[in-house]
Amino acid sequence: MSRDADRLSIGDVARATGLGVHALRFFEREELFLRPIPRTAGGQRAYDQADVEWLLLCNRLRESGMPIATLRRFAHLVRSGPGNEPERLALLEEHERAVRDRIAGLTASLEIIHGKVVAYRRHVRDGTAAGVWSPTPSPSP
Amino acid sequence: MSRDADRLSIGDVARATGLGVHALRFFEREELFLRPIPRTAGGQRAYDQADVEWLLLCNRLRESGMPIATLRRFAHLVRSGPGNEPERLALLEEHERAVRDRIAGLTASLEIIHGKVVAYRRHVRDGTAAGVWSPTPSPSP
DNA sequence: GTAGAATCTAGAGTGCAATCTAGGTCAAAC
DNA sequence: GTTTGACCTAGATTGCACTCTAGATTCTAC
Repeated sequence: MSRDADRLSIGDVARATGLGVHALRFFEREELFLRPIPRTAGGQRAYDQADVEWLLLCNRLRESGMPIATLRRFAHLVRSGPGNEPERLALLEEHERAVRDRIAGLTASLEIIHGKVVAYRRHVRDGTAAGVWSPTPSPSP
Repeated sequence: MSRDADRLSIGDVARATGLGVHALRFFEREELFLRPIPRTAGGQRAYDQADVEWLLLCNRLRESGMPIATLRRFAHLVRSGPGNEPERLALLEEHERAVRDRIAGLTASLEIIHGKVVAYRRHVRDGTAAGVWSPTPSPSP
């Protein structure tokens, strides 16, 4: 038997996805893969390219704030085959909404922070104190 | 001595800021306030409006991802009075950069997620399967 | 065939940011 | 004056998502 060239070790997948080997084992325990990861005769995990692609999407979902529990629900839906596409769609739409809300919240905070930055720049440049916090009695950071 | 009408209890501040009373005590232990919060004769915390305003800014900074440790550094700078405005500015500029990066990352993820949503909508509407994950052999979520 | 790197399992530990518990003390309304 | 609700401290616990440990096994290169 020849070593299957499409067979990826856990280290290969770690390099390809940026996840650590510990995280990959953790993902498997948490049932986040789309299939049971097969093993070599010696018991080592044998991934393939589709696993990597799924993990890259998982990275996007995780980075954008999807909790592990939701990711697991999505993985389970995909695992259980065709027929539940409306549920998958609902889950993704919900997440898209969450991400848009998060961006809106960050944008609102950003405006406030940028206002402070502008006030401090002015203060540092020419000594006015509007909008920056002085010690007592009434701080205004 | 008459009860100072400007004196706010921990419960008042909790209501005004959305933070819990536990969180407010935690913030104090972590030295996130701009001053030592004074106490009544009986030992209860007596906040004022400036504390509330500071906490509202803290909320913005925390919501936008600033870690407690950084918030503490900022609070310490403000507490130590005038003279370190360039440092405060640098800290805020750094955070502004971090927030912009976070928004950019989320926006990139959002595009991918939205692409999946569009693919699933099409699939659910008229049965094509491009871009959605089928069970085997090569999933494409 | 053997040295060294990579992998295995089960379970413990980490870091952050709260949040809660227990056992009291204080204060406002009746 | 007493009940009731808010508040106090110190420390334990929670939840999430990893991350690491220990000790054994497997794989690769020489």
